[in-house]
Amino acid sequence: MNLLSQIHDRVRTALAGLVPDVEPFVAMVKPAQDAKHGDYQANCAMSLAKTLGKKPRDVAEEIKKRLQLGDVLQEPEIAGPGFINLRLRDGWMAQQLQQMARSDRLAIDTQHAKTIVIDFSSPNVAKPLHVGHLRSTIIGDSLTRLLRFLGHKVITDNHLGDWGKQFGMLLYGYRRYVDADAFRADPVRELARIYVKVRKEMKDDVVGPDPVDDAARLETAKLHAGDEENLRLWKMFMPFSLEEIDKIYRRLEVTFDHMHGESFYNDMLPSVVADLLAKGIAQKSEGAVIISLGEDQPPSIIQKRDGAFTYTTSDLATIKYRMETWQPDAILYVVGAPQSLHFKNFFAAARRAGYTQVELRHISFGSVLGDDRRVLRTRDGGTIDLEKLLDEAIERARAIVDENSGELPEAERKEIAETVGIGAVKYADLSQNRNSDYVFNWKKMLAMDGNTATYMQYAYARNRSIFRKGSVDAKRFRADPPSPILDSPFERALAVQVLRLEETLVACVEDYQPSIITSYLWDVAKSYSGFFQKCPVLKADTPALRDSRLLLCDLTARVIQLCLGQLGIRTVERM
RNA sequence: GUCCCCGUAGCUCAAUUGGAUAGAGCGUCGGCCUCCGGAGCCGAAGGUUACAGGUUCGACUCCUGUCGGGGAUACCA
Repeated sequence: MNLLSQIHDRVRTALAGLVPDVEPFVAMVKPAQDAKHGDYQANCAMSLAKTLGKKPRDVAEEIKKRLQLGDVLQEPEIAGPGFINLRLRDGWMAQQLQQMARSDRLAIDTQHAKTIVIDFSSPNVAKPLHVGHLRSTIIGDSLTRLLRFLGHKVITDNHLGDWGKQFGMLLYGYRRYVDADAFRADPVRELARIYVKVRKEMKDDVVGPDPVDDAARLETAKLHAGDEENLRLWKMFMPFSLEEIDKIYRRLEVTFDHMHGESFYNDMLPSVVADLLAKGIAQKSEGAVIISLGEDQPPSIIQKRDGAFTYTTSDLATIKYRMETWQPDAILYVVGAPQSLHFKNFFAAARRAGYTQVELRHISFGSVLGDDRRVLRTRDGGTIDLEKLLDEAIERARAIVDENSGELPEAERKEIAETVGIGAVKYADLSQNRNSDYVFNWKKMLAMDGNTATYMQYAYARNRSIFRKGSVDAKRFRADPPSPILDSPFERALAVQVLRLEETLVACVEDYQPSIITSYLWDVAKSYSGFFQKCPVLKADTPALRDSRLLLCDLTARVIQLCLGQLGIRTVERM
């Protein structure tokens, strides 16, 4: 049940005929910022007054008169310059809560189903994963879970960087610098060392010839052309790198339907270029093949003068494959903000190449910065090891579990520590507006108080403990929910939050913004905490009140669990 | 050079896309364990939203300019 859209419907009807296009004004109805302004507020009277040439308060009165309240809304109040404050009827809320309780998906509707490809994580093979890779992985995973829950057909594809120039660098470096013992002991670390070493040899920001750069490019071109020795090394490196990456995915509980890396598309590249040349979409220029994007725009290069293909070529081959294989309505690329120009150009090139029906969208996110506020880079060597981060998170959680819940069995404590530790890391990232850069620090990443996964998990566990303590089977509140009593402001405030679940999830997919869910969770938790403090549940005055409050508890727990689930974070019954 | 992003409490970040008195967490200070789990709760202090103009009923949000930071930019992804 989408509360906001229900109210929008009513306002839409009320506004009909006042202006030709009412939608922008309907959209001005939103949740009230402050509870004393009601549950929702309509802010449209002021701007509507402008277009109608009337006084804002008169317009507000007019809207109020036209508004069909039904059994949903109480009599609106007009305040200030012309705000219309809307308040829900308690009886109606109670009915909606019962409906949520009865539904195994909390009465969340499915949306018109679309087929959506999500391209995320996409690490470069042969470089160690670090915190920067976290963002794409967990944002992409979270969006996948949510879109699927809302009824879409989602295909996840990890577009591994397994074929680019970094591999040429590696081939060049491996021949010169490999430490055979180190490679045997820990191939991935050794490859990472080699990568960083070669990267440092290459000149930075210098115009002119660079022998190392040229050599690496040559190795890449040889690989792409099918050179046997390079291919042999490539095949040798790959499993080590994949295993390393996979280890992290298993710990994060992230899975992919496909892992079609760049190498997967290698054979398609020449024909993609030939095809675009034949259609006149691409041209030869200065020995390279380019797609021109306009006068003052640098073109997209799809084949370099040394014959090697670029990531744009690979991206174009990828979109061709995806369109032919899955016919998606949309393709989402969860990739960092520094690549926004690339995607802008690539999308333009793709449209010129004829992919006009599919929605292409760059789900951009900010960079992870170091203490010096500069972007963390593999090439600088100074990166945070992702595995260490996860280990540390779990260790810290373990220490707190042991301290507070030493009586729980070892196996359970271990599982709690993992759930809490991993949850903390994921939540720390997802709770941030994805567009912002953020400064990495251990403390924040591992935080377990404040607006964190741990706090939510704790609220959930405490909630479940009420049912255990009272020997109450929550199933009863799902099969045959009692009518909730919302007399106390704390009960009512909690109820409003619970009812806002669907509109929150919808807002989240509209912006592909997981932090909308985390800030909602925080609101739910705050309301719950007020309720928990002031409204005794098991010791409620009457049996009816006790049942009502148990229902509110159960719904709250389910909302928390469901929301965390959309973020890829699990709950535990005890912690 | 051109383009993009950013500048909000001591620190790290929000602000439902133009709405009512700019909010949280951490940190600091002060309260709360005969009471359903203290990994908790309540309160206090802390702001000229970088700066200067403009747009309008209303601006952290939109426009112009300045300063500061970051990023991208014909051959790495």
